[in-house]
Amino acid sequence: MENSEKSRSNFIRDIIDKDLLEGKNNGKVHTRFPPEPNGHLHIGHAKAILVNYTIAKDYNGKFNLRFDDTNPVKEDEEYVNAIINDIKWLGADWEERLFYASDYFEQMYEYAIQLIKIGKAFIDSQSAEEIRANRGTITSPGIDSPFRNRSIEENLNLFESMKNGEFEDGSHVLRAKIDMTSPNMLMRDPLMYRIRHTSHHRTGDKWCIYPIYDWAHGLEDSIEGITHSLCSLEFQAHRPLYDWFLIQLGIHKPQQIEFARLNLNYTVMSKRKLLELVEENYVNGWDDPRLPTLSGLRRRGFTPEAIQNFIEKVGVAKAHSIIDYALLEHSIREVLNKTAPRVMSVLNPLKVVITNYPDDQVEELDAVNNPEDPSAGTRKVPFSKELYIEREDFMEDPPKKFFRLGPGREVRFRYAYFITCNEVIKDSNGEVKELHCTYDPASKGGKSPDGRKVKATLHWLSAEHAIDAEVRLYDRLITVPDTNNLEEGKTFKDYINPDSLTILHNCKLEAHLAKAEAGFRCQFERLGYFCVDPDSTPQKPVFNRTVTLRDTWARMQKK
RNA sequence: UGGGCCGUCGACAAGCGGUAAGUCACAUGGUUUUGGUCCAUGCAUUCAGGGGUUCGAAUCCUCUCGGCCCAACCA
Repeated sequence: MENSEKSRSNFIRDIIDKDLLEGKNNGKVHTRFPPEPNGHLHIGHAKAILVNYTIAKDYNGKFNLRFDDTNPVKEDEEYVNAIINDIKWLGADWEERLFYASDYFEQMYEYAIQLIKIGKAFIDSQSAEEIRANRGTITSPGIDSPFRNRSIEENLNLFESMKNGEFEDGSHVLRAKIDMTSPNMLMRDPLMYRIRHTSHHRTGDKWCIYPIYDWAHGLEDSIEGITHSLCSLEFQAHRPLYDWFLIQLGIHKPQQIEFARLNLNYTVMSKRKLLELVEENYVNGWDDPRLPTLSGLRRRGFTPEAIQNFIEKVGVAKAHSIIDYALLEHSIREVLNKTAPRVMSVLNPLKVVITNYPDDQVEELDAVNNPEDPSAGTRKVPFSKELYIEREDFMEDPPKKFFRLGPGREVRFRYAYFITCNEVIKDSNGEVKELHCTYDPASKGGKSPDGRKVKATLHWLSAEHAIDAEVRLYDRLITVPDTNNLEEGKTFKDYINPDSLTILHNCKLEAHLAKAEAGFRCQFERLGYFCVDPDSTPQKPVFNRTVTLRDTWARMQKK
């Protein structure tokens, strides 16, 4: 990340620049990412993480990771570990500052007592239904709770009893005393604590009252000395309340700034939809390479750098937006083009016999490992009489723009020879079974000593030297750009792409790839970028296609 | 509908009163032993729309239109 181009200006940086100029926060910048451990992280979270992290880093500030674990009924340790793992991989560094909201439960409780003592909070004993009914609506004011004027003494006693487990779930709540007629619904005596006789993944059964987001979040930020609390747009309406609590308490008040969350087209990003895909087995787990989860993208072959660059390109603003998936693809191609070693691999093999090549001869030919990186060197690739080429690289009756192999045509076999197709052998079904070709010995290495040109260069593999592999091809998960905007009566599940996963079983690879370990990334020349899946073994290699190469031929065919 | 926020190229997004950056996508041409990469060129006379202020407006004022968020004891 150190070498990434300097960050773009955005409205948050403008605010911070101004704050620094005015000497606010003693010139410090301190941000945080506060996930609730109730699900897995996806590319949208990567934006929140990276916006907070890179701003802290660029201003020589600090970045905290804090689990907002205030609701034990939804949270689990399993998620904590997965989230930590994903953020580490992404490259955001919280150093030693890993916190939990539950670490502050005692302090939050004390603050609540303080608020009761200044008459700004009370115990409400209405039912949830009554509270809802009395909150009013968006256009009509709410009405005060009948319990709103309990004495401070009574509130204090009740609150302590709540804490001590003397009441059942739902029988009482602690509420802030603000204004039931506020046009901002969140200011109509918001709830601060509810009773939940549920054990918490960290505090066990120590507590049976748990703080609610609006009460807890500002306190968490304040306690940690956060200066800029960067969050998504839907919290805009919460900001007055965030401020109100901290002002009443007279404690450090971070500045909450909201920005638009990331949306990607042709996929789903909501917790609910992702969960449905996983639980109903539309995909194979949270790390399915088709999912936009961080674990899925990782398994798909994305690098942290690619995601960082992607987020940087996306920018930070307040307008709702849906980013084109092509930008994500561009981001990973950009990284892999520079770094991925090239290799020849045949996904859909077609046998080629070089009829004028000596029967038992094998030549070791030099192949460049990465044309973008001379230091990657070269390797030897065996060439022999029987080869495989890609089925798609031959057409018996080629259209005008098809440059590849056809009857009577000459092409270059990369790093090898000029090859001419003389005969097409078919099976009883009329299916092309193999090609009989001749080679030009003078063109060794793929050079053209007489200046003769060919229009195509194909990849190939020596039949006896190649190894078998399984290759998994991925396509977009959803066939429509935006699942939040569907035809009447349809759900996103009606638009799941049935061809989002294609498993190829008879693929051929260069032999040295048997040793590649899970996570190894390379380019299959002319096909795309691929990586070794965790399912892979030396006996049965499994590769995932991360992304295809840009393919102008495929685009022409579509027209 | 009360309140809050937002509307600049197909998708993002700079711009902060001095005459529309950049990226992706797309198109065309060049280079090329990957139909990849790379290079070059093109792609908003106009900023949701109207009115106003100004020598000058995407930027300021105003009205209209459109979108999103808020009525969980979720975060």
